[in-house]
This record gives sequence, structure tokens and C-alpha cells, in this order.
Amino acid sequence: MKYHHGNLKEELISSACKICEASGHDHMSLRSIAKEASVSQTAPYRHFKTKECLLAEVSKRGFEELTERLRAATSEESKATAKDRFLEMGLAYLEFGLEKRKTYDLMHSPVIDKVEFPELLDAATGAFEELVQILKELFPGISEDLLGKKCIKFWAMMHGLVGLLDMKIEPEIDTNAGSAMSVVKDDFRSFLEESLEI
Amino acid sequence: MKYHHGNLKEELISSACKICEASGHDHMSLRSIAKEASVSQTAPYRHFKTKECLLAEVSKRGFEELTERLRAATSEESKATAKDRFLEMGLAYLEFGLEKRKTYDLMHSPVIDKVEFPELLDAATGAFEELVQILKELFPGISEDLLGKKCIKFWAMMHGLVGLLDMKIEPEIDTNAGSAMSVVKDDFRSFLEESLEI
DNA sequence: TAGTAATGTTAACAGCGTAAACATAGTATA
DNA sequence: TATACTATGTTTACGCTGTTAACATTACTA
Repeated sequence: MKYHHGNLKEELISSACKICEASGHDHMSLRSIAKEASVSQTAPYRHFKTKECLLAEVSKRGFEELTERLRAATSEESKATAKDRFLEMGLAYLEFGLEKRKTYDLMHSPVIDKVEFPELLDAATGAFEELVQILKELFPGISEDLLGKKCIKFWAMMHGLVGLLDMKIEPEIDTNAGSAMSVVKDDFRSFLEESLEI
Repeated sequence: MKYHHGNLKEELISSACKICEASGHDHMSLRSIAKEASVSQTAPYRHFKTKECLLAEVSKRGFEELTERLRAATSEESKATAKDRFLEMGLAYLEFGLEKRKTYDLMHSPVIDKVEFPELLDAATGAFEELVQILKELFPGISEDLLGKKCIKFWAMMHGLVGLLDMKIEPEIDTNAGSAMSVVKDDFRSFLEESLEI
């Protein structure tokens, strides 16, 4: 039984990521994480000034994974057209949001003030930058104004969709194909395509 | 000093609404609310089975206010065109989201499982229904399929915008008019108008 | 008027984030 | 190599939290 753990900080973070995604960040306690690492309940304080700092790290990793996924989706190696890669990116964003829903919630939760965590802000901006790049490619010579607008429209659309897609609020509409939400899910590609034209 | 308060439930709710909007729902404790009502710390349990039930009530009132605002914005008394009233509704949604940001967060927070609170679900669906109505008016004879899609696109756009508008994530783009986000704010009307055409 | 339901209080519990004081291990310097 | 210093761990303790159980008071109803 060695006194020093050796890799505690990293283990705490990855435990936190796991618990956060499994139960949501508000069901995550420092003490339970410490226990999982077989360490005293105050040991985390040698590596994180507050619980919020650990959560910020979890959030940062979320944005990093999102960035990676977006980058992979728009990778030029696929030799698809810019538009196709853009659509892939939309799909990747949505998939991340639905697959890692609880982490996604933390990433956009007001419990962490991004201004206080510059590295987190950078990670978040990095994800956004992936969108900027593909749109620049898709609309060569586009004005910065219009580019900015397109970015925000697309981002808002994706972010809004993730928020709605597993919510229970739905318009009371009968469609042949089921609920309005499932229509969007099934028809996601054309949905995205149309959003491009704004 | 009377033993029975007389109107405790109502006072607890309105206190909770105030605290929630002032400090965010995760900085709201049952004990502080009870103290504000000059009542013992367990008194709330005669009216709410758990804290979550009180929060659900706060959330429900949020949706009710949102519904009212949307209804007022699309009121036919204004004699404006359906399109103008639709645009007013978009503005009203955005205003609510930015003005009552912390309440808006609670309304969309996963801490309250809407499935467990049917009345909350109804309130939320009610707000959505306002959108359905104006879109039906705006696109008479529209198919239910398309209507559903338009609803979701608009809702996602608005919900996404609220989420982004006071976030610090922004594309690193220089525009004459400032950040991309402020461009959208200033140009909100045309932004909304374009979203209609999807 | 008696009995019961509704609504309040008090006391107690375990879990939480966090700070202070102390212990141990690794590292740099004399 | 001996010594100081720093990093990283533990123990203990504090006040706050949501919640339950047992009890007190008031209001309502037969």
C-alpha cells in the first residue's frame, strides 16, 4: 500500500467523466470519486481547488472530443464534396449530443462559468472553429459578416435540435411517419441541407 | 403569531421563483426558502414531496409565462400580418430566454424529469402549441409533416440561439459590426425571416 | 362535540463541499 | 550523503443540505 498514488489527477478526471456521463454532473460527488480511486475524500483538493475546477476539466474534455469528432467528419481524406462533409459534420454534432447527452449538458450548463476557465473556453471555441473552416470552404470568398451569421445559424440549429430531440415537448401533430420529432430524425439529412441555404 | 400560515404553498413557490431567477436553481435551498417565509425548515414538506416537486412548479410557471408572452405576441388584435406576428413571436421567445435566463435554464434542465410531472409537460407543450397555431395560419393547408418540421426547425433555432447568445463561444471572425453574435442580435428580424423559408 | 385530516414544529440522520493541521514521500541543494 | 523543501497524501472538523420520524396545533366534518 503506497502512500502516493502516482496518477491520481488523471484517474480523478476519468472517473469524473464516467460518473458524469452515467448519472449527470449533479449526481457526482467529490467524495464518491475519491472513494472510487481508493483515496481519502480530501485528496482531490491537492489537484483541484474546487469541485467546479474538476467539472471544468470534464467539460473541457467533452469539447475536445466533440472537436475531434467534427474534424474527423469533415476530414478531406474522405474525398467527398465540401457539402457532404458539412452534412457529415452536422450528423456528427448531433450524434455526439445524443450519445453523450449528460456530458453535453454539463458542457452547456451554467454551473461552470467559462470565463473563469480560459482553457475550457479555448476548447469550446476550437469546436466552433471546425464549423467556421468547413463553411469557409463551402462558401469561398464569403464575407465575414455572412460567414458569422451562417455559423451561428447552423450552430444554433444543431444545439437547439440536441436540446429538443430527447425532450418530450412536441407539437401535437399527427404525421404519417409518427411524431414530428421522429420525422426530423429520419429526415435529418435534408433537414440539415435546407438549413444550409439560410 | 399564528401557527398556520394560511398561504404557505403559494408563498413558497413565488419565493422559489424569485430565488431561482436571482441565483439559479442550484443555489436555491429549501431551507433558505422556508426561512424567507418565516417558517420551519421542514414545513415545505407538507406541500411538496421533494425539492424537485417545488422546482417542477417553478419550471411550470416559467412555461406558463412563456406561453402567455407568445400568445400576446401573436395576438390577432394587433391586426398585423401573420408573418409579422410570427416574427414578433420569435422576438418574444428570445426576449423571454434572455430576460429570464436562469428560469429558462431550469425549464430545460435535466434535473427535472418532465415525464414525472404531467402538468409541467402540459405547460411546456402549451408553449409549443402557440407556435403550431401561428404556423398553421401562416401556411394554410400545409401538410402535417411539413408543419411538424417547420415547428421543430423554428423551435430549435430559437432554443439554440438563446443558448448561444450569452455564451462566450463565438467564431473567431472579424466583422465590421462587431462579433458574429452581436450581428445576429442587431439583425434578428431578418435572421428570423430567413429561418421561415426553410 | 368528538374525531380526523391538514398543517405546522423539533430533533435527528447521512451526505455534501471545503478548510486546517498533520504525515509521508520524492526532489533539489549544501 | 545529509538536509531542506515541495508535492501529495490523511485525519478531523465545520456548516450546509435534503429528508424522515415523532410530535403539536389548528381546521374541518360527522
